[in-house]
Amino acid sequence: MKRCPPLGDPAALRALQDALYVVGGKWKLPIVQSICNGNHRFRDIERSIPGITTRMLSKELKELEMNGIISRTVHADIPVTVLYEPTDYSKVYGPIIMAMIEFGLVHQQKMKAR
Amino acid sequence: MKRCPPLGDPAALRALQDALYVVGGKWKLPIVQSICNGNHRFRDIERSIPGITTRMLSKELKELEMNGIISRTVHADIPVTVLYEPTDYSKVYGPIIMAMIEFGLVHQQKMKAR
DNA sequence: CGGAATCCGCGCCGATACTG
DNA sequence: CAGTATCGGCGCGGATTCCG
Repeated sequence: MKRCPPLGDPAALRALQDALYVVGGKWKLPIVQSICNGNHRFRDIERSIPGITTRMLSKELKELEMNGIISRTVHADIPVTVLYEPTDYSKVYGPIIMAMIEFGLVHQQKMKAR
Repeated sequence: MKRCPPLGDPAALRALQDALYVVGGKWKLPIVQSICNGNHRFRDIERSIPGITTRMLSKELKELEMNGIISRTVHADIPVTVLYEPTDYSKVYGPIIMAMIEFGLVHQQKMKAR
């Protein structure tokens, strides 16, 4: 039998599923990317992600905030402005992002070669 | 502004989404785990994953095979036996799995601490 | 500007039955 | 044993409208 990923531990599997939940879905990554790229306002983020609706953006931002990935601060100007920013915590995100990009690129090559 | 994940490149984002697709969903990881843990027959895998249906298992196995993560070999015995095994390629999977487990564990702690 | 509310279609996925 | 076929619910998410 070939070498295989270290998924023996049930706790590891749960951690994995959790990570998948936090990072998964259609819009989470594009949103994080957008914010990290300098878009901090709702409208800016919205316009930077083709196809997303306000409903989805609102919902996903809420989840990302609850998971501590981004922060939301309201400035009581008129009209109100709201700033979304990556938290320090979002850094622990880095390795997984890198690993997934790595995997994705390798996988694209692998698939193209057939 | 805080440090943030390196998601600037659109190609990187696409790779990321691809990876998410290959690894994502409710059953993919449990299935890979089961196979890596020594279950190689359809029934064995099925019984090792509480709640999964034959329909889902069949569908997911097909996708995993198409993506080169596992191999399927038919032995023309009576009755027919089919062996599912992790491929060498599934190794490139390793880092992402580790990174996600790491993230998941950290995240669990982070969430618990509130 | 920054959302919330509502409506609704489509596809994921579960349950069940059947086949080689 | 190793699946396929069919039906159906229900929830994800898109489109649109409205609000402070």
